[in-house]
Amino acid sequence: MAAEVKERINLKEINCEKELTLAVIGGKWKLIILWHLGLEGTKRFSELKRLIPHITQKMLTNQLRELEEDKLIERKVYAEVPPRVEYTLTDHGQSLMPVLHAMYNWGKNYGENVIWKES
Amino acid sequence: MAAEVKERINLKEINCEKELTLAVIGGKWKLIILWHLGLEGTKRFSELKRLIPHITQKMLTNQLRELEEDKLIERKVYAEVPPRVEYTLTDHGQSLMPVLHAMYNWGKNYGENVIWKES
DNA sequence: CTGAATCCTAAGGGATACTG
DNA sequence: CAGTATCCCTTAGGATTCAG
Repeated sequence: MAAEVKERINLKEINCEKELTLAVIGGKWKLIILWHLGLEGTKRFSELKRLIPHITQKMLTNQLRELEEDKLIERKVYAEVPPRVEYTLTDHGQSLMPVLHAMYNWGKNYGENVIWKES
Repeated sequence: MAAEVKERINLKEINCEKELTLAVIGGKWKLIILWHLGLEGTKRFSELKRLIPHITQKMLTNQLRELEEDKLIERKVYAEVPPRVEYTLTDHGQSLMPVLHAMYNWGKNYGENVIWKES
């Protein structure tokens, strides 16, 4: 997606830096993936699959690929049988964690005070 | 969307607070709208339209409605002719600004160091 | 000026089956 | 184990027209 992101910027579909951020974390499952890798460290494919029960293999692969293209995670393949593949946050991915925490905290407060509040 | 957000939580489509945050700011034009209202204060419909050249009237209306349902902005209609409608951030909307700034700063750095960097 | 109502398309995402 | 490959469907979002 990184290449696509660049293209989307050129196409003026992404106009400011906030939207750039949104573009790389905006996928349906990216936040949870980044969250697990950020808080618990390196994970392999099957571990992520287990940690995120509702995700399909296709989408897990898809989201991991995009995160990799965007340089937020690194993919490491071990030449073993059966195959082992591990995913780790890059430094860029790590630098996203404070943003995710900010989103977490805001969402928590918003949920308590708006969503679950009787009007 | 607020009602819908609640529904989506019940449907387990939103599982954590980060995703809740993403859900309310995730629309195509919401970040820019919130940004303008946050930095420049109250705006009327036509002003926002002018500030966001590429948005269509339909989408501007649509995104404003959703932000309003989610209690991030307030809509004030003046009984005049021609009509005047003003939009302002609520306290909840204001409380999002630090998050948006975090996204802005991360995106700026990411853009400089990843997107526009020759590999 | 601030909308609402239609129509339409592209893309994101789900289900399922197959593979080295 | 860690993926592809297909098929399908919903929905976000764009273009356009009409209206109070």
